[in-house]
Amino acid sequence: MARTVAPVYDPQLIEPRWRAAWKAAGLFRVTEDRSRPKFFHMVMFPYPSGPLHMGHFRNYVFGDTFARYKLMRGYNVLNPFGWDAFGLPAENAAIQTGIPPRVSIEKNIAISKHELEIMGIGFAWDREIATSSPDYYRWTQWLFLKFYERRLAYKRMASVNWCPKDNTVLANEQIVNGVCWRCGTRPTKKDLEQWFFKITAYADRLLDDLDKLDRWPERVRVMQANWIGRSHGAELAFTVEGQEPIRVFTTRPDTVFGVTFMVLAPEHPLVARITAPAQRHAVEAYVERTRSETEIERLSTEHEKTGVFTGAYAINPWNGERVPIWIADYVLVTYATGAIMGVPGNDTRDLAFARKYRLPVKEIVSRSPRPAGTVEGTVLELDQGYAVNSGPYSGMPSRQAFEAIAAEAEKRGIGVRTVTYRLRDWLISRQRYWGVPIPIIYCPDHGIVPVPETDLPVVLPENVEFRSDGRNPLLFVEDFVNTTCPRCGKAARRETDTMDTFVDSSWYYLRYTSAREEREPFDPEKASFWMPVDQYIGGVEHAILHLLYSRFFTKVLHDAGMVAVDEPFAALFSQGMILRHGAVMSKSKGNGVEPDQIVERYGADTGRIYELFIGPPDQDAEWNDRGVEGISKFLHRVFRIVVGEEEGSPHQGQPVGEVELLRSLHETIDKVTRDIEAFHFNTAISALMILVNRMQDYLRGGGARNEAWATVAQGLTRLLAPFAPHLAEELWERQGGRGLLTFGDWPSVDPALLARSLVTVVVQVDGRLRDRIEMAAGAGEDDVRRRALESERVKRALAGRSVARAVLVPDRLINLVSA
RNA sequence: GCGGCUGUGGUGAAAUGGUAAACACGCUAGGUUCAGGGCCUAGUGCUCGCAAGAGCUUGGUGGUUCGAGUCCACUCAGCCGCACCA
Repeated sequence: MARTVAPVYDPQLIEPRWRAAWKAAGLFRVTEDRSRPKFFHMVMFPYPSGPLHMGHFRNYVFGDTFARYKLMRGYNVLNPFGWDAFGLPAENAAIQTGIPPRVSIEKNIAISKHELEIMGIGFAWDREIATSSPDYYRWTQWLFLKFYERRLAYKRMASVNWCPKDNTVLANEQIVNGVCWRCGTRPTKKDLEQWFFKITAYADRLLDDLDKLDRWPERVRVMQANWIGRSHGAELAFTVEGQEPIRVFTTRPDTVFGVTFMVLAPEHPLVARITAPAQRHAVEAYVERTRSETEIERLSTEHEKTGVFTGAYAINPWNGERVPIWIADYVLVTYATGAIMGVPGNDTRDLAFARKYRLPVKEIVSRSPRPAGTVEGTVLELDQGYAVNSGPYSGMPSRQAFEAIAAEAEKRGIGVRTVTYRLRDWLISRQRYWGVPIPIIYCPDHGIVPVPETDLPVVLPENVEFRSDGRNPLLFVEDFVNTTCPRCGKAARRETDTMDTFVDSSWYYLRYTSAREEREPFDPEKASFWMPVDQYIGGVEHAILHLLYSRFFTKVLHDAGMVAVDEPFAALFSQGMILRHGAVMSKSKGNGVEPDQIVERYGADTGRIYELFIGPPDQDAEWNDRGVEGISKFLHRVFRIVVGEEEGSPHQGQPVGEVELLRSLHETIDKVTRDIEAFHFNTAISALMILVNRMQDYLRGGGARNEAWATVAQGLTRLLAPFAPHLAEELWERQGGRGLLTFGDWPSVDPALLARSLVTVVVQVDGRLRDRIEMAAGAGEDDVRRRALESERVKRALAGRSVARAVLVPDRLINLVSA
């Protein structure tokens, strides 16, 4: 390409040229090169929804900057990308427009890819994946079969949230404010046979291993821990006349003497059997009513507790008391045993229920070993109180009573210590078309039969008719549904549900390690070479779902001997969102800024640096068009100063000589390096601005463009490379640099050049700043103190008092404490 | 209710327990073969003062310390997550 000599910084001219150069050089193309340390770097892959906006780009800019930096540090960087290409939006678009999902997805991918390219975001494109490609989803199906073999995939009847308008199940997270997130319809409950992954079998490990993830944001770990929700307690049995006992779960067995009623979930199997004839009508009506409510509604705090007495009584084996059995919708059949013991004396929910239905309240926990005589409604935690009115356990600290009662229950065979989780099994069936077909066949003789591995992939038929009623088009594809049993060859029916798209994204990082592998989902050797992901970057909206599912997958595959690691992501960074006009940037709100606009007007480098400088990377930031202008000016200034337009014009600041200039460079190298490692991109940019200001001061003070200058200019250029890669390459070439800077070395700090001979020491009197003095570096306390006391300002502040003692921070500060 | 995060100039923000407000935006004044824009210079937390200077200042109240935006306790406000999970 012809060399262009631009008198001014012209991004339009220089940027395409360098992108072509990187492409030719194979930026981020890697192999399992053992001569360099590996670094597996990933940004979360997106759903290809069409044009991206600068809000999306923050993620990619951080990632690209970090990956380029690691490359310059000499790492063998695996930096792949792909597309989470299955999902409902493409299917809905197909229903409305008739454009097949594959067509719209491919178009969107092309658009997004172009935008990434013009922003200079580099990836290992030779490893690009799309979850909707048969090359990929056949292995998603294969993994499903592995889970099935290991009894981690199973089918059962489940009461699910069903959107009657869209004709599909909704995951709990897809119900927003009690209605379907898509169409606003109130979902109903429906009993359906659904496929689940048994994530609960891994609950303990998923929770305990969070401790290993010391390079994850605290908030994400906390959210996952809450989601798993492990509770230690006991299951206790209460006898019912003429029936099997009711088993309840409680985290507070020490409060068992305070039971004044029992509550069963309305769906509890015992309800029908124990209900007294007189209450049957009321109970049945109540059960019917709760069935029409969603779990979300039932669990809402504002929802007033309601319930109905069954007419039956249970006996509390601990004190022989006879207590009424109620049913109430605040007890969930899906959690623990679906039944509770009502202890209004130390539980706010039970207290509210007891007050509403005038049930007795007993004090059984007190702040002191003696009863206070009142129950005020504050719950005392296990290590805050003492058991009272509790028979032989009275007076014990609650924790001790917990242990004693649990032990006694086990001895008497009326209870057992146990652990319960809030986490439930992962419902992966979706009554949707645009997803991975679940590789299962239903045979009239053999029931559920997995598709043999050799028959994979079960290809998703693409010539289908989309129905306006939203029913899964697969149901009507005869060729697909009608098949034969792999065991007996008889006519059989294929599963038409597809998998939740979170299954697709639960293993894509492994696929990246050998993206073109044809015999297995990934090459175990390559996977063990690259795993774990050393740095993962993505939005906090995936704090639970995707990140928890991926951890689960990794553990399962670890147990199956397929991967060495049991945690996929060693370090996680969750970036803040970009807002504009006070709202998250989005196409629907019309407040998006598109990369094309930025690239055309200012160049990609300006857009990149602006997104880095806008604020702390982990916090949300407001987009400001003026701020973009500011960055553009900065880059123009960098260009002029390095390329040689800028000359000195006099100013009043401190003169900057060669020594100061070189020191500034090394201070900047030090600062920028530490800032990138810590993901403090905003301060890294400000450090670069400071260096450029110093360079300007040097020239204005008459400094020559000599060898020292060239060293600093080249140093600046290298430091700029991860942030503004196009400009850096251009400057590098104009300075006579060899090869591509992107593949060059990151500069290192020379501690000798950081040293100062003269330092400014701050003088405080009684902790208040009074003066600053110039001292030789390394001056001792006596010298500094003597010089400080010579200061008129210091004398005035002391006002004749003597100095009782002095605190010296070498080369920085002395504090004179007056008598 | 539980948990997490955040409170600093007009704005975005910076600050290993050691000069609060770096860097930038904005603004003011001036310069520029100066329409505008750009570029350059000086200034810009608040109060008093012509100035020199003095005092005040990191949501609030206390505490630890020679010294606190930073650590501790309590408290207020905002944001986020979970939320009748027994």
